[in-house]
Amino acid sequence: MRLSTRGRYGVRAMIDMAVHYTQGPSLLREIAERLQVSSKYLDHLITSLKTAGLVRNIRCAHGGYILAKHPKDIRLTEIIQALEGSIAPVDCVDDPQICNQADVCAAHDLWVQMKDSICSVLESLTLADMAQRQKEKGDYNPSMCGV
Amino acid sequence: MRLSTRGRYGVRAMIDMAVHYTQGPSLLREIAERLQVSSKYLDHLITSLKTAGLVRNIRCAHGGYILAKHPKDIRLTEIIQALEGSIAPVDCVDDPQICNQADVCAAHDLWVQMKDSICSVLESLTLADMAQRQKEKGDYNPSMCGV
DNA sequence: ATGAAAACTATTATTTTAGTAGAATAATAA
DNA sequence: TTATTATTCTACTAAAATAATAGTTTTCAT
Repeated sequence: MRLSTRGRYGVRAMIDMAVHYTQGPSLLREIAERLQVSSKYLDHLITSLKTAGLVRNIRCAHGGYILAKHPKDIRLTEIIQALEGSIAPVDCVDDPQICNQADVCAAHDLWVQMKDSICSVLESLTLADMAQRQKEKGDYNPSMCGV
Repeated sequence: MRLSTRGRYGVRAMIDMAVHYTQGPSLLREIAERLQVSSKYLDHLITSLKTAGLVRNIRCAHGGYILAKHPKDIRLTEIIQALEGSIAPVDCVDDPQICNQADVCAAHDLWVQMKDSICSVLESLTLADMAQRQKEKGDYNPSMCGV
């Protein structure tokens, strides 16, 4: 049940963009620098976020990335979904037809419960909440973050 | 956030043993057969379950495996933990010291919330609950299960 | 026009996952 | 006691996913 670096870096990047939302777009390079992450790798992740309509870009000299919507209108569910594909721990949750025993399988119910519990957390939080939390916590220095 | 086959097969095996609890030990081969899973692979998983003290074995002709405790005394948390190592989506949840910014990181709080929500589901369920669910659902034919 | 940035495409090393194979060991029952 | 049948242990491996890197192409504000 681990989140891959896609999910981790991606969420951190989105929080970073939410924190800097009022200051206009950030260069990919700047975001990667603040996160202490390879900008070439973040390039891939931000493409997924763009495809999902969560970030906008300005593609030219002095361009960069900015959230496509106000932080309060972006829920964590959308972010994780864009990056990891699905929140379900097992495929049969999203698509019960792949297993013709799903309706008589006790384990299936458990997988559904697990997904629902995670979803309810992610659905209850917006990027605005995350940005505020981050600001309350004060001087976060991401360049010293090891994860 | 996918559960690997370790978690999936292992939980299904434990439910299977809970359903057959009153009938005494089952052969590894029988469990694997009912789950439609490689018995050689299940061998590895059941070793983890044994190490965690969740199953007992009888090692001889007509031996087999049986739950080490009554199904009502085994929570799903223990099973997933034995099989997957940890329930935390990110390492810094279980061990905040690996990241010296964990206490000022908004993402960290999110990872904690995610873990807690899954844990509360798994902690609220016992194998007895799962076995009963399975019995209520009726004639489950695991040999037709594709997941 | 041009320069700085995003965007795209391809490749790769590493790690994890999911399994297989076979020999060693244990305990019961004949 | 010995044969039988099962678990247990150790080693190996193929395939997939992960986590990047590299280089080229496209875009557009200035």
